[in-house]
Amino acid sequence: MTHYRSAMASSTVEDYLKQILLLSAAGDELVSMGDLATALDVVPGTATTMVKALAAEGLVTHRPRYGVNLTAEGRRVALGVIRRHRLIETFLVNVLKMDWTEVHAEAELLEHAISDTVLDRLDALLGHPAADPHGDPIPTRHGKVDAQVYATLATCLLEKPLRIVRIVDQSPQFLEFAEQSGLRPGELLRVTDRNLAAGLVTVRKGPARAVTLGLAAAGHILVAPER
Amino acid sequence: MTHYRSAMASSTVEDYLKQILLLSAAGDELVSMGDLATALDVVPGTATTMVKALAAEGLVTHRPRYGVNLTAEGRRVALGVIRRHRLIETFLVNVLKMDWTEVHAEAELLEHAISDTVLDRLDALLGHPAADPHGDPIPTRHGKVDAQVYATLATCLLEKPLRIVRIVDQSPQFLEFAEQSGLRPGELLRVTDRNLAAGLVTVRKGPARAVTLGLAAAGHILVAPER
DNA sequence: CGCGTTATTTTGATTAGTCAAAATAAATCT
DNA sequence: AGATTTATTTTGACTAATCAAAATAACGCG
Repeated sequence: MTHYRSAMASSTVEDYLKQILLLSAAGDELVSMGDLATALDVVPGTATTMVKALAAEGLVTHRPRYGVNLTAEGRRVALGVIRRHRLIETFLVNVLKMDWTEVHAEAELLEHAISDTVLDRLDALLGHPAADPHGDPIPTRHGKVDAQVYATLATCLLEKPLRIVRIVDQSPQFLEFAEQSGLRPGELLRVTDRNLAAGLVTVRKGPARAVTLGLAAAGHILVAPER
Repeated sequence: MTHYRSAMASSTVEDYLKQILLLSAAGDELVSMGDLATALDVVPGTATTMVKALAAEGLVTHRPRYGVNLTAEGRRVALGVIRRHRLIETFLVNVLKMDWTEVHAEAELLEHAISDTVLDRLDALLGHPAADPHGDPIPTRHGKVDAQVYATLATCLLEKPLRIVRIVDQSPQFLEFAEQSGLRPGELLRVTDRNLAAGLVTVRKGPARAVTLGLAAAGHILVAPER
């Protein structure tokens, strides 16, 4: 009866498409069934079955035994889901004052239930934000994303002033750690030392106490040069 | 994995329980399978099957061939759903400034996806409202409802000043009509004429123009004596 | 190249929720 | 009371999404 979004995809379908987009790193590399299954917390056989169905609907292209990626239509749907997810997260943090380390799971739930009408109101209420509280870009209603390539704490220049633009890890543990260490989007800092042999990166905020983190973790924190 | 609400009921189960509560008029009369099936837009056989399953879970008591009503546990769940529904409606109207004639369907979608955490924040943001924009009471977190029995425009005294407390019809057409006629919750008026033979009721706001409506419609507008 | 490891696909079963249509019980009306 | 109407229940079948486990294909290494 109610046709909120054109050609209503089930929330399962939406999750598959979203995850394929996120795993292909907004690029066009094939996503393996194993990775997809892990991300969606199903067994690989389930992913295969579902992907074949999605391919039959023209939402993905499947190269059996190699992987899957999105068609233009699949990408359109996936971007819609991501837009909803990120606007909801922004709302939860900016309006409901929830902790930015806990909103991901909440948004995961709501992203499939919110209508375009409500979403547009929310978007307006929030002032049409370009990024969510994690610093992830919010696609527009028409599926455009600010494609910008950032350095990470693992790759950037030493001693240069940097601003954190984004944390690309959604796990509560990691976000909790980042929060505790003052590594939030918007914060100003510099990398004072990077020991690739030991896999350690040391960062400093102004003259204050240093924080040391592993190379892998450092790679999840995107930064832009400042001043 | 995520256990938002204790003993997570599927949204189908939630809908059945909610509808049983609403159809039994918050009372304890048995709800017929026919009425339940109509309300949920399924065929009667489906309702029977589902009700048997709910009975097996201890959420309802089913007297085969006669009807169904809620157990204490089923009622608890149903009141939770209704609380979520009405708080969401209130949010959509008061914060997102949506039209009160269109929020019902939206809330229907969101009520199954919102977590208790988010709901509590919403509740606080809205100032712990006692009723939604239709005037329907919002159950507390602990399942208490302001049980108050109101007169309707079909039953109240003539010429007495009245305040509209609630509209008990969710159909957009009816709400649209009520809106157009200035029959919103909170409005002050009096019934100047009631012709039971013709099935007509005439109401007047102050000395202004009269509005005439059918007896059935009048029965859907709850009022309380004023001054 | 051939053999073992690893990832993917297939197959067969399961669960929740649904419908269509036949069977049955209750209510109603002479 | 008996016959007919009406509501409810049962039966069998279907769809979406899933898992377990067997079958198959690709990869990598000596």
